[in-house]
Amino acid sequence: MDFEDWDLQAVVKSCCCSEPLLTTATVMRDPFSSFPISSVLKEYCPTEDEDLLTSFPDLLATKTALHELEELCKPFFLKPQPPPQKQLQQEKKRTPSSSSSLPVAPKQPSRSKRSRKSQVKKVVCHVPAGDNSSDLWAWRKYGQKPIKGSPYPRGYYRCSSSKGCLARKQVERSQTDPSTLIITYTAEHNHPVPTHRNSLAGTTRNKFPIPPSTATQHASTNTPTLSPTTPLKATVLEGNEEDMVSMVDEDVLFMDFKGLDTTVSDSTSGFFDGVDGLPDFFMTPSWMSSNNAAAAAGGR
DNA sequence: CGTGTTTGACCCGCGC
DNA sequence: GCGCGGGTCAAACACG
Repeated sequence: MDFEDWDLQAVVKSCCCSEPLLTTATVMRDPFSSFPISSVLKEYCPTEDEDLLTSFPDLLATKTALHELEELCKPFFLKPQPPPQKQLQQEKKRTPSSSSSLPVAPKQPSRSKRSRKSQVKKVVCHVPAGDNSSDLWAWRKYGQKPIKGSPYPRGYYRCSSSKGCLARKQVERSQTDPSTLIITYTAEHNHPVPTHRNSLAGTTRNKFPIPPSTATQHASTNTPTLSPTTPLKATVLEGNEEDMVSMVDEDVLFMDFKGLDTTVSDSTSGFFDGVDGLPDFFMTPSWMSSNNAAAAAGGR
């Protein structure tokens, strides 16, 4: 079924490729039974695949590794219909009654994920900071927090394609390797990949102008630099965390695409730059920024 | 006007 | 029980 492949592609794409313009054929292909990751990489990175693939012969040579990755992803991305269970659970959590013991607050509590904080399945990707990657979804940043022990803040994004979508991702710079970004995907999208963006407004707010050389590249998508979105392809996406939980042994699916960064030298634009608002605080330790320093000091 | 980012405040899980 | 720290909310503001 076609809806089984969207997420892996999204993840793979967001983790290793730039400005991908998927073809319907690619989309409709079964990622686990009929497509080799190498081919996907080629399609996703039409202009870089050569270098990318040649730079990482292991990716091609080590077919078993790819299969392992696929196997790891398989259970995670198999997405049956999302049972209303979780939604009900969340709705329930959002109701005042659920927090009767809590003092009355102006805000309606909606900490739906916390109750299962430790149980939430995640996919962790290591990607090069300069990667011009982009993924299929429109992400909206809803928060940023300085992380204790890390000089770099963590950005929080949620899918903006659909109001009810629970998909989220966290982006932070690796402490050990500042040139690498650690992206953690949480939950899943409960809607098809958007074929277009509702609006371009607010999508170009980038403190770092796009160099002409890359501007054209961005022009190929509707997402200049910020939200990692791409236009896209029509895929059916359905799934839920519960099923993932039941099918995945590990709590975290770890994907490391650091090596792929050798194919990308231009780090002045792209998904991780704009999207994560990164150029600024992700490239510069929070303690070097008065703003972040204050935030770190002021705390949460 | 719609959508995005920024950012301070708030909530809650977890360790002590 | 308490405090810390991570995650989220939402108002304010920016941009096309």
